[in-house]
Amino acid sequence: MPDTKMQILDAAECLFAEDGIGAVPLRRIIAEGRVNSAAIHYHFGSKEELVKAVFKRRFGPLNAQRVELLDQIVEEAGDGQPGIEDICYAIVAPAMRLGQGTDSGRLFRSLAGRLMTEPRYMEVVFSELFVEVDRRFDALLTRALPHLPEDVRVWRKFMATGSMAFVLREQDLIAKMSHGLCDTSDVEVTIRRLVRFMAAGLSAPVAEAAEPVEAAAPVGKGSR
Amino acid sequence: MPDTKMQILDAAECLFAEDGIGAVPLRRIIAEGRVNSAAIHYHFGSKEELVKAVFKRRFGPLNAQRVELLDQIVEEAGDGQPGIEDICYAIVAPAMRLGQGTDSGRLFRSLAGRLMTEPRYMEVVFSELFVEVDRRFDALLTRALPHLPEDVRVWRKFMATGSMAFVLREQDLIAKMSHGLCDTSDVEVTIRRLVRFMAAGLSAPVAEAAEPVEAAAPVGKGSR
DNA sequence: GTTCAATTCAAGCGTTCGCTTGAATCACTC
DNA sequence: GAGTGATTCAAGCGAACGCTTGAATTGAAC
Repeated sequence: MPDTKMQILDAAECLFAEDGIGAVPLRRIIAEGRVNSAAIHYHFGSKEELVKAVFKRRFGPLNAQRVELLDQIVEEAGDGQPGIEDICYAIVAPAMRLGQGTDSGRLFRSLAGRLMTEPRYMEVVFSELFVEVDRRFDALLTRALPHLPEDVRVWRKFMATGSMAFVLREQDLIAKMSHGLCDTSDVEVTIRRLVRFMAAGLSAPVAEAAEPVEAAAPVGKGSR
Repeated sequence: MPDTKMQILDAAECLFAEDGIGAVPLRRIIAEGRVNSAAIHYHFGSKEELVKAVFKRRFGPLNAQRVELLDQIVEEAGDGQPGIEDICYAIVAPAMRLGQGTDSGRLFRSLAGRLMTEPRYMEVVFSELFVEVDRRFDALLTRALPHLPEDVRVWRKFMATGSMAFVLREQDLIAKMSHGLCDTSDVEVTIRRLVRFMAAGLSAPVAEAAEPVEAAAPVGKGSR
């Protein structure tokens, strides 16, 4: 029965999302998944490989869906430019909708956000799972924002990624710290909010060294 | 000699920033700081309390500086509104400039970003160290963006926080994954980039349920 | 019904974890 | 310089860690 592997992956995914990868010992996965310690090492080899497997199982289909959406956007735009919000939407929506409504989905969204802020694992799976999405995302952004210097565009991509990762991961914290004001249960509204924010940040006017940027040193004492 | 405490804090800060809090055993702090295991428990009581002490040592002065800058902005604006970029600047700049140029500073910026994505510790120190900054930040935003519904404003605050946390923490990842294109060593430029992004996201036009938002469902297949 | 590879099991290996202990050492007062 | 509280020391406790082992169990092929 090959569902021992799935039991392990499900249990690991759930626990990793809740408490963080480093904070979950194999013994908890063993208890949660009702499997034997040896089964984990038999199927995955080590905890490290298990972690990668957890990410790959979800990010494979997720990123395939993103690529599909991005291609669809290009097609629908015809000769015109896809809008920045549409581009962001293709990146954000599949992730936010993962396992929508289910508990495991909510947990994995949190895990997804976690990956983006775990350089150790991000670098490992990036080339395998994210390179294609990033390539298309970057190409569409370049066409949509041709006036942006390359480094500014890449910087902003990272910043947008950061805000998305935060929203994906910290839904519980957001609900709690806003005292319920921010309703994290309405996925579609959250997507719209996030897309709006990211698109505005990405397409902000460029103000480089030439003109005296208002934010350069607006107040006195400053740094050093 | 009270610098045993400082040796412990320095070592812990450095290691936490590099590898994450959960991944650093006390024994590494002991080795790095050349202190005895008992000294840590004598001065701090437990690893948990040590972690809080590490954060408090830096976020106390940092957030005091932010409050000072925010007050200064209000004063300089006189009867007018402080600009959103100025407000963001007061939040971003002190954090980005922490220990500018020094290695320990670079490490702590990474640790600072880490705190914002560690709900477990964030909740513990928030009420003590962040409440005042958040109160003023929120008040200024409310005045600067009076058309924003409260929940939208709070949502965007979280998103802006996420992008800031990402940039603070993942400087190494950003430099590496952009193949050197993003120069993370120029702090002032990074501040300007981040402020521009956050301010644009915060002040994006509101498009609520009334009008058919372009990003609502721009492409076919969609969610479930 | 026997065979055999794939899988699961109970048990425990060696290591490292956070933390404690009781004796030494330090800084200081009188 | 004896006395005293604060601090540091070497040593090690019990528990939990990731992982391994060799025997038992399963399931498909013949």
